[in-house]
Amino acid sequence: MAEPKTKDRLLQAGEQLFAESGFSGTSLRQLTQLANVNLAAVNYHFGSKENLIREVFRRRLDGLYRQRSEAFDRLVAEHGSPPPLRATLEAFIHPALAVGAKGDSNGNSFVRVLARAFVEYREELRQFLSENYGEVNRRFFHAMAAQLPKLPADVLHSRIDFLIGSLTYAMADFGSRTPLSSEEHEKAVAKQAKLLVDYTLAGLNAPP
Amino acid sequence: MAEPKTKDRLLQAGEQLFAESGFSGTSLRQLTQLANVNLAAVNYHFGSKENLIREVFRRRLDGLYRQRSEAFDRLVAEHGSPPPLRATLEAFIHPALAVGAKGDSNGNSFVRVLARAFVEYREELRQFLSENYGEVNRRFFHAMAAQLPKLPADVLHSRIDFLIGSLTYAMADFGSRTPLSSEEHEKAVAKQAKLLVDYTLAGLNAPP
DNA sequence: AATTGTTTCAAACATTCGTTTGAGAAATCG
DNA sequence: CGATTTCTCAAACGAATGTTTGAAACAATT
Repeated sequence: MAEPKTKDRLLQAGEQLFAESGFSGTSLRQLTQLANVNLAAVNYHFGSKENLIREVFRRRLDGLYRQRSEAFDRLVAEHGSPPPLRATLEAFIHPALAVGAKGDSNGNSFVRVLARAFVEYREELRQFLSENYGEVNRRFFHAMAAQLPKLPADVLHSRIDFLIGSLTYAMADFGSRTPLSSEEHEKAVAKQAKLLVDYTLAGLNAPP
Repeated sequence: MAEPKTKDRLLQAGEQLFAESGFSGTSLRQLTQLANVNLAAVNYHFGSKENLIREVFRRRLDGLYRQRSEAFDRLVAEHGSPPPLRATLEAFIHPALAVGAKGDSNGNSFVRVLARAFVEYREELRQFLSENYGEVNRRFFHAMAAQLPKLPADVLHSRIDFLIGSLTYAMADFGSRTPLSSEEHEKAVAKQAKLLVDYTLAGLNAPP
């Protein structure tokens, strides 16, 4: 039966409204009205509002982490393990900034949803992220640690937190811009990624 | 008649619950129960929930920006204008991480409230921040720009955004730790501030 | 002590929330 | 085609939301 259109409409409306008003700030009545769908459709297709939120995440994060993982594999194949630090940062940062660029229109509001989620810090969400994408993150972390052998582990940890923070903020800022054409967007992503990579590379290499 | 106790109880309970569950995720019944105060007290003392939220911000941000401003003035008096970049970063970062340290107990949950507010990105809040504290921010920006004459303005702008992001993230993370004694807290703040200053200083000085 | 003004309190207000229901329409399949 | 599953819809559910009310308790002033 393929994917019924209603389910995707709900996910897309969810992305948009969660980005604008937050999770508890968005009502299912707003959401279903924007999606042009009956109110009961949320509970029919997803079981609950909570599950809808989770699916909004899964849909995008699966793609993001697949891209990160594939980019990392390519680096190892090309440069050996661990790959150079700059390339590793690029493989981590670029897919994140590009996540909203795809085909669909308002995909880039997802980055603001993600930024929200980081701050909301719900334990259940942390667990979901750790279970599903923790392994990929761990590979990046070890590759960076191996290229920074003189850096104490706790300092590296803090600096990666700083990276996450600036990346999240850059994503949110990026997602709130007026949408561009596909080519323009790709260029803007590449430019922003380079800015953040330069900055982060210097920060990671700073004397401790 | 001085400050009635009820008003402060509400502000404190607001900080704590807004940090944990967000603004729309916190109900006035939870809040007044935690404050040991009648439900109607919120509307009596603040007029509305929205006004209570605004007051929670004002109470802390006034202090934060006063500290930033005074620290900056001290730098100019000591080093002349513009002050050295490292000292300028310290004057910007340290008060933010320390904002919760003062006398009262759960003050450090405000840093999480602030992190939330940055993400929520409500236009009304942006305007409030810009009107009340924009001038201080501008002084810091110009001091940094003067110390980085070779850096293009748009690159500097991006890098300051990265700083805001990592600072926000560090604040949120910091605020979620279990509270420490006053001395321990001060030490932890100083340590975290040094980590972020080192990192940011290197990032700002990176080749563009 | 009497009279103000200020603050608290329990109760109720009208809305809105997420979710459930049961009947009906649409689509799928033998 | 008929039979069966899948989906939509309007309506209603109980619970929770922010806010208002009017009387009681308290404080301050004359």
